[in-house]
Amino acid sequence: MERPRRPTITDVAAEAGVAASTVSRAFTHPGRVNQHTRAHVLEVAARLGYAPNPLAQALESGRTSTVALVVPDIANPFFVGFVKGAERALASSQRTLVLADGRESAVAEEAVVQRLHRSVDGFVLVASRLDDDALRRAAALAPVVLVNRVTTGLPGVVADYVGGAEQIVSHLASLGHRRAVVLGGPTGSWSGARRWTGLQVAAGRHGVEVERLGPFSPTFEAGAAAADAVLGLRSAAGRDARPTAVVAHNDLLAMGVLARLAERGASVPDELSVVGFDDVFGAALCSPPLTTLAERSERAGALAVDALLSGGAPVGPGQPPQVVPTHLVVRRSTGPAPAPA
Amino acid sequence: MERPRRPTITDVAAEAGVAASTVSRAFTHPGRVNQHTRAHVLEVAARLGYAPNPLAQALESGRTSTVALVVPDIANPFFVGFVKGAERALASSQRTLVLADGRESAVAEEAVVQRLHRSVDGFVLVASRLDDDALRRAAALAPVVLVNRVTTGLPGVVADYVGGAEQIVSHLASLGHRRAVVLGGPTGSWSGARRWTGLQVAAGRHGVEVERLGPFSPTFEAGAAAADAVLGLRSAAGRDARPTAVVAHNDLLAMGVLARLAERGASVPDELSVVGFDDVFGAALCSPPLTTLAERSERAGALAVDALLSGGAPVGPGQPPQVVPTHLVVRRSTGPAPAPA
DNA sequence: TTGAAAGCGCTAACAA
DNA sequence: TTGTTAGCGCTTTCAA
Repeated sequence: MERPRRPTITDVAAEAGVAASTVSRAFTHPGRVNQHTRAHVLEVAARLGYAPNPLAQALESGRTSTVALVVPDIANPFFVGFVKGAERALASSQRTLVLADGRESAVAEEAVVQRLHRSVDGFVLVASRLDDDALRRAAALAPVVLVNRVTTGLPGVVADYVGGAEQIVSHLASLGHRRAVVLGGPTGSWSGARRWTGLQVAAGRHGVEVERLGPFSPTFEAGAAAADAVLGLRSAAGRDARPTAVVAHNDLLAMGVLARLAERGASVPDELSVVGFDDVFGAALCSPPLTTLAERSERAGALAVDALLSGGAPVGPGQPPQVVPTHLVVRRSTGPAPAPA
Repeated sequence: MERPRRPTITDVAAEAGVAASTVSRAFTHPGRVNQHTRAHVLEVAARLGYAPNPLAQALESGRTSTVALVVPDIANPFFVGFVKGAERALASSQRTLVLADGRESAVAEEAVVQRLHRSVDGFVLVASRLDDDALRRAAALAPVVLVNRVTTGLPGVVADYVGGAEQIVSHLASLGHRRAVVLGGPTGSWSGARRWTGLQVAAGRHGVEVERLGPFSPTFEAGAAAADAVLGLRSAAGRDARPTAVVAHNDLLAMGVLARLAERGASVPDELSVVGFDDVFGAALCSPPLTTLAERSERAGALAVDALLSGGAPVGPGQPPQVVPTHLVVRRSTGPAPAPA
């Protein structure tokens, strides 16, 4: 509990009989110091328990060796992969992760950027809720790398939702599905828009009809309403016009749908196939286990950090985002389309 | 991208025609400045887009308005509650959360503390892997608050595992279970030890026999081996000596057990009841949904941060940790004990 | 109530 | 190769 004053560079200098600048150099520019002096300085420093004060270093250099990661909701399991990947990438270069929660809100997210921009070397904004103008304002304050969001002029890392949508639709088509319902995510969700257009394109290519319901909140709870909407649609449609597959905006919603369908006695996948996005923890454990599009979120987090730190690389207006592949994990929530009988 | 030099306190002072110290006071000691001067200074500051540099403030004061939270594994869903709660508590007082991953390793965790202690106002160590000596070394570097770990002399916040174990055993006993297997967590896990002793005490009180297997890694994957061990025990035991309930060290392990039991055709809860600890995301979604002891982890995270910040409150050697209540969430993985026939 | 000056701990010219 | 000097941006004595 008793915390004595930490030794400073001056203490070490005095004790070692050299100038403070020499001590500084011994630590940060080993080449520019005599081998002997350096060894002696380090020995004295070790004996005194000295270590450079990162705050003072940061004040001088302007660099903090710290990166802020902002996610819409820390508690959402979908985002933990990004956090993990970013932390790994940072820790491996002795840097520090500041984690902030954007509260699913543009206002909160912008406040976070305002508050932190002097204390960090840059931001990784995951699934940012900010509009293009706000993103530009943020980027004027500190370097920004986007994840699963694109705006011209800012570097980014995105999952390949287009390729992923193709995998989903092709999987469903090969099982004989001809009509699918897409449960849309929140309006304004960039990834939601990408997923939807990807699905439309793929559906066109495979001769599958898709209809979109929603928007739905991307939560387990919203699944009940979504499932009811799907069942309503089915009973309103003629026998042979019934959708046989559901593609949900994300896994949480899909799992909520599964739960509700079970409650209402609709069997999955016999009557209805269900697909999600994200492959979150839990997707393999629900009943039936969920077929879903997996995204390499740890890798995306690490790539974003790398992009931020290698900031030298000029990111012109034309720089395309890095694309991280996705892959479909087929589990038991999808099966052959039921005969129209 | 172009980032012009940010205005400093000197710029504002010059522009406002006052001394730098007056600007400083206008921001940090509103009382000690003439109303008029203050208004004028703030107006100029706003016009110039000035905001105090937190790094410089920190260098001066030694306080960083930053707290580090160290968890054994960021990707483990069990820990996200603590992170969320801590972030909330910090953001509400304009402070910053640094998140670090202890890699389930004492060495890595101590390295993290070494690396960060100059840059933060203190540490919240969740389920720390450090031994008592290492904890004391850490506390000598910076204020430390423990979560779900206790050592004399350090403040802490712990879940009420003793009361929780009582709830679990009483629930099982009331369902007629007389023999239970406890699947132990990693050796050296403080919470594991608490859970086990709590279960033993409660078992004694309720006339339930408990046997411990393990240690098992607290992961889904380890569930297979654990389930096999339980089944082996059952077939070795005489008809009336068979355990009818399993209490797993945590939910991940319990879910792994459920998956393996299903694979091997053992029905839950008809043949065997299964209970977990933590109520992680996914526990409600697995099949059957898991009965588990829920812990208010967000609250624990917030309390730990509060304890750290209210550091004034002297924490003598005798200070007991704050206890956060737990509650049993009964789902469908537990049911009446099968008749011994 | 305000200003001048010193200093937080460190780094980076500039000389020597 | 090393020491001296002057800051980084801010806060805080100490006087006025």
